[in-house]
Amino acid sequence: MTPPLKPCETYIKIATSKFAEFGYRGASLDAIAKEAGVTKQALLHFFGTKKKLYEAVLEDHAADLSAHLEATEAPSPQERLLLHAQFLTASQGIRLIIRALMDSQDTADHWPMKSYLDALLSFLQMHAKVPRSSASHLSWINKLIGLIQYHIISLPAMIGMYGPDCAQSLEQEFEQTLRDEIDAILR
Amino acid sequence: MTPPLKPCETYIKIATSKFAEFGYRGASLDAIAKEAGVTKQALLHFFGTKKKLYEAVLEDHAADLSAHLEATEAPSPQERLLLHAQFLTASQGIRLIIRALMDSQDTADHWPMKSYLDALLSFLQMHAKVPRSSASHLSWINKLIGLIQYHIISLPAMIGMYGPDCAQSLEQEFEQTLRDEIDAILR
DNA sequence: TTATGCACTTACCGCATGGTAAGTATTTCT
DNA sequence: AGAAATACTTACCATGCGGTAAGTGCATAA
Repeated sequence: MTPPLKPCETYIKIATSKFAEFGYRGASLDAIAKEAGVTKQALLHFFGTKKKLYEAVLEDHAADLSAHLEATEAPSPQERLLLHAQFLTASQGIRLIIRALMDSQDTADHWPMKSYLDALLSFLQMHAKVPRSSASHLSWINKLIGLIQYHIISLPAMIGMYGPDCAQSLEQEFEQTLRDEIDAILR
Repeated sequence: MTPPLKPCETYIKIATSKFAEFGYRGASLDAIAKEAGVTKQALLHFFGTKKKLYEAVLEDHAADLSAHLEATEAPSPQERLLLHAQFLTASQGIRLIIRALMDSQDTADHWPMKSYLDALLSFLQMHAKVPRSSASHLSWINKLIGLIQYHIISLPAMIGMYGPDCAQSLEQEFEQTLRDEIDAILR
C-alpha cells in the first residue's frame, strides 16, 4: 500500500521527528542528515534553507493530520473523534505543533495548520450537540489540544516526580477526560 | 514594600523572561546580559554556567508560584484558585514551564516544580468537593495547566489565522472554561 | 593606609551551526 | 554517443555561542 518514500519525503519524516523532539533551533541540519545517512548539503540541495525545510515539515504534517481525520472511520462521530484524538496523542506531531507555536515569531511567518483546524471546525459544526458559535468550537479545540499536549509533555516529569506508578493512572484519567470532553460537545 | 532587587536577582528575572520567550537554547547569555546592561561574564561570574543560571531561574520561578498561591486571599476556595489561575495566565511563567518540560531531557536533570505541584495538590485535597485519589487531582491539575498554557501559546496563531476579532471571544470562552473546571472540582 | 573581596570588564578560544561554491557519479532524455 | 538533469559529495567560510583567563575599579575592613 505504501510505496517506498522518495528521498526528500524520507528527509521530511526524519526532520519532523527531530524538530518535534528538539525544536527548530535544537534540531541541526547535521543531526537530521546524519540520521538519514547523508550530509547536510543533501538537505540544502532539496530545500534550500533550514527554514524552508521546516516549512515543508509543517505543511506535510498538517496534511497528514487532515488526511487522518478524513480517513478515520467509526460507527459514531464521538468514536471517530476519539480515535483521532488518540492518534494525536500517540503521534509525536503534537510536540511539533507546540514547538511551532512557541517559536512562531521566530521562524514561521505563516501558519500552515489552518486547513487542518478548519477541517476540525467543520467536523464539530456538523456533529455538535447544539449549534454553537465558531469561536466556541475553536475554544473547545484549544481545550482538547491543550489537554492532549500537556499530558504528553508532562508525563515524563510526572514519572520523575511521583514515580513510574503514577503513569498508568494518569493515562486512565486522561483517556476518561478525553471521552468526557468529546461526549460533552458531540451528540 | 518591594526593596530594590539585588543585581543577581535582576539577572534572574530578566533570564526568566528570556528563557520563557526563547527557550533554553534560544536565549543566549549575550542577549540576557545585554538586556541587563552588562556583559555575559557578569552572569557567568554569578552563576558559573548557563545551565546553573537556568536552574536558578526554574527554582526562583517555582518559589514565586508557590508564594503566590500561598498569598492569594479570596472569600472562597474557588475564587482563590481562579485568581491563581488568572495569575498563571497573565504571567509569562507558563511558557517557561512548557519549555522546561519539553527540553527536560536536554537541560534539566531535576525538576524544581515539585514543591509547587505539591502545594496545589494539597490545596485541592483540602477543598475538593468529594475525596478523590491523588492521581485524579494530578490529572485535573494537568488539565488546568494544559488549558491555560495552550490558550496562551495558541492565541497569537489564532489571531493570525482568524483575525484579531476572535481574540476577545476566545478570551471569554477561556475564562468561562476556567470557572467551569474549577467549579467542577471544588465545593 | 593598606589589603581584601566583590562586581564586574576586555580579550580570547574552540566548537557547532547554517550556508556557499564547486565538483562528481549516475540516470534520463535526445 | 552526447547532453542535461538529478542527487548528491568534499572543502570551506562567517557567525554566534558557551566558557576561560586575566585584569580593573570600587567599597569596605583591619
